[in-house]
Amino acid sequence: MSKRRVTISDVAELAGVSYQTVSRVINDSPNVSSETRRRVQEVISDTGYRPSHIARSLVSARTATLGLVIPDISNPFFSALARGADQIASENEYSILLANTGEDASREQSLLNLLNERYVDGVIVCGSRLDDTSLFETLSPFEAAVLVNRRLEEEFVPAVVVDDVAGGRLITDHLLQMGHRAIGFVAGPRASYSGQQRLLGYRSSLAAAGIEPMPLWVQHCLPTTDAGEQATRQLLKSCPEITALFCYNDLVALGALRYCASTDRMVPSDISIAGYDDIMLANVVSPALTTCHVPRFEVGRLAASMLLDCIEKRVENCSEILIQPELIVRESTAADAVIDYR
Amino acid sequence: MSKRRVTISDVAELAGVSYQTVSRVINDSPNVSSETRRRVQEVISDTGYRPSHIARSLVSARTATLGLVIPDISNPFFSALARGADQIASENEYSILLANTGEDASREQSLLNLLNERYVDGVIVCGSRLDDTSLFETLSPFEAAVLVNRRLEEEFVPAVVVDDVAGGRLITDHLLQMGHRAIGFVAGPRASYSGQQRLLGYRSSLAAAGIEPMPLWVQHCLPTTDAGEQATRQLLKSCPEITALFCYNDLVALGALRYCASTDRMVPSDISIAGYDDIMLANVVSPALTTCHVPRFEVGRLAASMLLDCIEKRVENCSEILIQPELIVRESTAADAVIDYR
DNA sequence: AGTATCAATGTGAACGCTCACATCGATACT
DNA sequence: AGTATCGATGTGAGCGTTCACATTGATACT
Repeated sequence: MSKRRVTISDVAELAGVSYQTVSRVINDSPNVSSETRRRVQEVISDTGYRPSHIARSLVSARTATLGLVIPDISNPFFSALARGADQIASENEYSILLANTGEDASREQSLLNLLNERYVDGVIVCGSRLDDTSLFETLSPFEAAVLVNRRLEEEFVPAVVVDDVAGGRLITDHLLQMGHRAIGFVAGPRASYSGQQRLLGYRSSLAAAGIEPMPLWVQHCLPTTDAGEQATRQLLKSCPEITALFCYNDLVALGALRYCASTDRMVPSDISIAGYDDIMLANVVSPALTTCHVPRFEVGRLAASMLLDCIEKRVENCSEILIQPELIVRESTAADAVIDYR
Repeated sequence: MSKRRVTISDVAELAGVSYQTVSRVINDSPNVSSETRRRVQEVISDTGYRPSHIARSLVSARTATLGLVIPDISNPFFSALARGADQIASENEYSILLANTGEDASREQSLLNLLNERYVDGVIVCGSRLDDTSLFETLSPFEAAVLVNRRLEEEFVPAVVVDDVAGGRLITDHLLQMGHRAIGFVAGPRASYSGQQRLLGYRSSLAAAGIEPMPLWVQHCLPTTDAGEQATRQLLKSCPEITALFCYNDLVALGALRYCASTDRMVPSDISIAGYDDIMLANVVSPALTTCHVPRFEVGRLAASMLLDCIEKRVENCSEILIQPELIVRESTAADAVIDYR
């Protein structure tokens, strides 16, 4: 479409000043006579000149860009998070470079390296599937980084973390309270830190109730509806004693719901199902899903502001924010149908 | 975290060669002795050197970056589209810079200008809310651009467009066939091209059925569930004769469903409701939504490949792709409850 | 009147690369 | 033996900015 780009020198020449003066006008520094400023601005708007972000980045060593690394933008959890992050970013005149890992650890690593080559000023890494060592190493060349739903044990990296141990307990306690004893866990990706935390919460609640959880009750899968459906099938085939299912997230829970529908199990009367995240779908599906509400938009906002704080050194204490999820009881675990064994 | 970045000259010095040779190794050009190559590569991995994308862009005038301009990434329609675009982009070693307009035309314009300053190699603009002239002008400085669900009448810009006139007819014809005569349209944003097209389809179907649509039957709103709920309230208050509702998209339809539930109207027996897009939610809500299926993931993929074709001049005929949506009939417009007037 | 001060402007270098071209030694050809 | 050819490497310039500093002319102070 376009021919050649207008550069700062072109503008300078047309306005009859040095390029430095033009630069001053652009960055509206003081010490430019109003007459000159007017003239330069006129030339700028006449020519449609736009300063090159690239050249500017090269000298300033700042790109005003944040990397956002997530498993999958089409997952409602992450798209809401992305929206929150983008909001804070653009309020601060930063842009966001998107990186979908597709749940693949090596891809995550190479995307991070790419973001590094692109000199992003910082990265937000959500639900990293890398092991601690690789993650820390891959992160170390960055100016700044914030993790979401992931913690590094050895080294410290600022993070926004949902308290998934608490969340796992919330759900499991609720199911126990409803009278269930054999509770399965459709656990999501094995490498998911959140998943591991929820598993901890699940186990701790069961232990507190004096129940020894069978290893077979835990079934890992990708965090999608289809995978959830498959995993539920396997789980219920191998453990027919199960009367309640705690699902990694709402998408997986939807898969569980589907499987139950396809096998004429009634939810919640034959089996109770709980999800996690409280995406819009959870409140709309039938039966409505009991779930753990996670303020994902807010998580995105927090992660981005934290990152900006680190980058602009506004604050020293880039620490860790722990977010408490909230139990939302809906139809999929309703009381009426359950026999109270206690 | 990091200290100083390693540059190409650092590597050159350590390897005892000129920076040009290092450059050759990086871009694996031929004519480098294997011994030198080995030595340089060793220094590279020792120092953790990464070439600066920025510097490279400055000289090559290519950023390997695409801009993606969308109203709202948290809308499932656009997040799926983004995923599709990202997939194609990263297969071709491009990255995606995200730009959420929040349905605001002036913001859209400034985001496009920003992307221009950032020298993206091309932009995908989805559901632009700018008027034809502004849009064309704002787009003209770009190397390449692809529109999604938007067409420019005067000038030609490559585009991927869902045939929303056909879609609008599909839905409206279906509702007519179900016996409805007073069909409201919850029309989405006034500036939405898709909305206008669906409106055309709606009108044309009504006209073909010999029905003069009341202007009051059309109610605009933002494409969200909350806005859809409000708009439905207004619409049904002012036009109590309405027995069926065609909604701009599934989110709006969900709002309509909510409003009906809150006023004890039964769907579909009291009123039928149809959505658009066929997001996952549509098939899961109760009653399940009749809707128009749009392959949004595929739309994203197509838009990105088209854009890459333009950028890399692989093909001259960057034209327009028209995608046919598909009617999906579900419970929300079920037949049983409707009196057949014909 | 002489100089200190300051606003307005200009100049050279640098940011980290790639491009076009130059150089060099070695092999191969007549 | 003299030169054409070619692979391997080096050199200078430039991409479009900003930074640090230099220069200029005018105003204000003693």
